[in-house]
Amino acid sequence: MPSIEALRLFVEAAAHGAFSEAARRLGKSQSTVSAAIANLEVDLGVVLFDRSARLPVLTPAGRHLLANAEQVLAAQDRLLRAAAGLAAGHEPRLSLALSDTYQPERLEALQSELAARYPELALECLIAESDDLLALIDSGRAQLGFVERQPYYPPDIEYAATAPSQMGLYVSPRHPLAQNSRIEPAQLDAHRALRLTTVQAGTAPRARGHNWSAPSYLMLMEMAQGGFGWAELPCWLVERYGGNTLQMLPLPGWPRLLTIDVVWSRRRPPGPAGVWLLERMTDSRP
Amino acid sequence: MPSIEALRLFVEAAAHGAFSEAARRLGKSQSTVSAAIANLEVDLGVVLFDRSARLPVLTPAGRHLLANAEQVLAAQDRLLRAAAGLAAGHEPRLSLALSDTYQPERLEALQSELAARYPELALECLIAESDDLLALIDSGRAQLGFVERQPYYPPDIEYAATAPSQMGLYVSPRHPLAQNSRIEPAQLDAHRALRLTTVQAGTAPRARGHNWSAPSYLMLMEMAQGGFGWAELPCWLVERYGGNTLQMLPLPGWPRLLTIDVVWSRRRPPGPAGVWLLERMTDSRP
DNA sequence: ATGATCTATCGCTTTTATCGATGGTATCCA
DNA sequence: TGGATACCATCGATAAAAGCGATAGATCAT
Repeated sequence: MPSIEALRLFVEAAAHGAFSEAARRLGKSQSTVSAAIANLEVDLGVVLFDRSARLPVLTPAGRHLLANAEQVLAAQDRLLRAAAGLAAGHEPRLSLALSDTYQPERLEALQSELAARYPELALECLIAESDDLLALIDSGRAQLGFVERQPYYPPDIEYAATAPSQMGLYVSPRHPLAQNSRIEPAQLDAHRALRLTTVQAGTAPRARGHNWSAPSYLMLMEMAQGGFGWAELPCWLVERYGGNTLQMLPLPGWPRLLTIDVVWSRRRPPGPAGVWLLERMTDSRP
Repeated sequence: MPSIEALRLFVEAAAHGAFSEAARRLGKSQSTVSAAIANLEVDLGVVLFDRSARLPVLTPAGRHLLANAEQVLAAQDRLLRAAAGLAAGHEPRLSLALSDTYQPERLEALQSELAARYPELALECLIAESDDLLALIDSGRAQLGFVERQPYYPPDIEYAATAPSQMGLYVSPRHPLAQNSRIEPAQLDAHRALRLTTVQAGTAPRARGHNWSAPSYLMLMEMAQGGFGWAELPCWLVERYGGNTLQMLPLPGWPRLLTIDVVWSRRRPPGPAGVWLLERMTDSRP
């Protein structure tokens, strides 16, 4: 059962080619290194160094086991760093709940800096809309959420505005509405609407006529591409993934800017990494 | 600096949800486990278990660090297994030198069993022909080689026959020889031959006329596909990678069977894994 | 030859790992 | 409501080992 310290001495000695040098670098006495490596060789049943020369030189077997020892040390370093982060109050994982309305560009720009600042953080992205998303936040399943501004927030949910997202009304070019060069709002009611729904019970979709609905904007967009009706969609989503198969309706007042809120739970506030991300998302908006 | 044993106790306790159970399984006393985990928590600065209930239950931080601890133990297990293998005389790596004449099917069939039998073995495949390959074996760079039978082997090279490989004479369909329904050997001399060459000096290519040559059958095949001459190629290579761009010449006595030898050095004999593979390659031939 | 710089080894001290015993507490069953 | 049975934390005591300094032998450069 080789000890971690013995492995560290082994790696250091192999790296510098001398036991004394390893002892100096690790703040131990030379005899300690000599004895520790001798013990390690007994434990492993393998001669690691050829000591016939003035300086010890790794045997082929030692060279092979050196790679294994370095892996052990690397794993232990990760453990220690993760523990140090947790001890400093860092959350072990940060779960984000994203609405399709949120364009991911700004988040992606921050991810590399987030990874550098919290190297042991596990980042998770969930997709949900409105009520589903708030439920994720409220239950603690996710710590931060990005949604279009809701008409009502539960008392435990805190929110702050972030960069807005542009929304447009889209139909397939084959759709009857696609021909008109100008459309009045009343005309929309004559055609099928494609709306967001949520799996969350309680909030009945305010249906007028028989709308079609889907739980994500991506599915709504595919329905619109199928020509089944008109849908309000994030412009960035259509531009990025819609190809040229959708057409924006020229209604007065459209496309409109939709306020995107970042939301979190007051009872289960996000940890340092979440707060850091939160500040970055709300502070400077382009 | 957490010790390996403490990590093992931690993982075992977390896996079974009880310190006593971990103590029983690892043959330690209950107090040892209790103290070791308490020390570990101090070392890491993180509370791993919530002890308010009857049985200790992992904290979120503990659950996160558990994954790290398991990685450390896994790395240490690999180290110990590798050391045990080396102590048993296993070679740390096995390098094979393969000729293009050798069809890799039989070798591939044995690789999974080899990996199961020697899990810590690093396997390496080199490509070389005739003299180059023998040089790899003789220098110790590779331990086993598979070549067409050579007219002469150096004294330190041992060899044994293995499954033969079928060789054919091929040309591009655009080549003049491709039209004939029967060819006499003398006709070949009238056209350019594509032959193997080696980077090894000393053995001058027995050139008659100005042959073209390349150091691998794969390059020879591509030359033949270009219509630059005729080449003797392994049938399996043409069938597998040649597409339909090559045509076999109908010479009497062709295609012929080429004896494939497995060769190794007498001065640097292969280790147990190499010997095991050697026996499997020579014993039962289909 | 000489000084410098290695490594191996030998006592000695200090640390720590481990054990058994003890006490407190929760769970289950009669 | 007890009693039995688990479980965990804590406390000395002891044995193991980790570490250090000193020393001796070996090698290299000057």
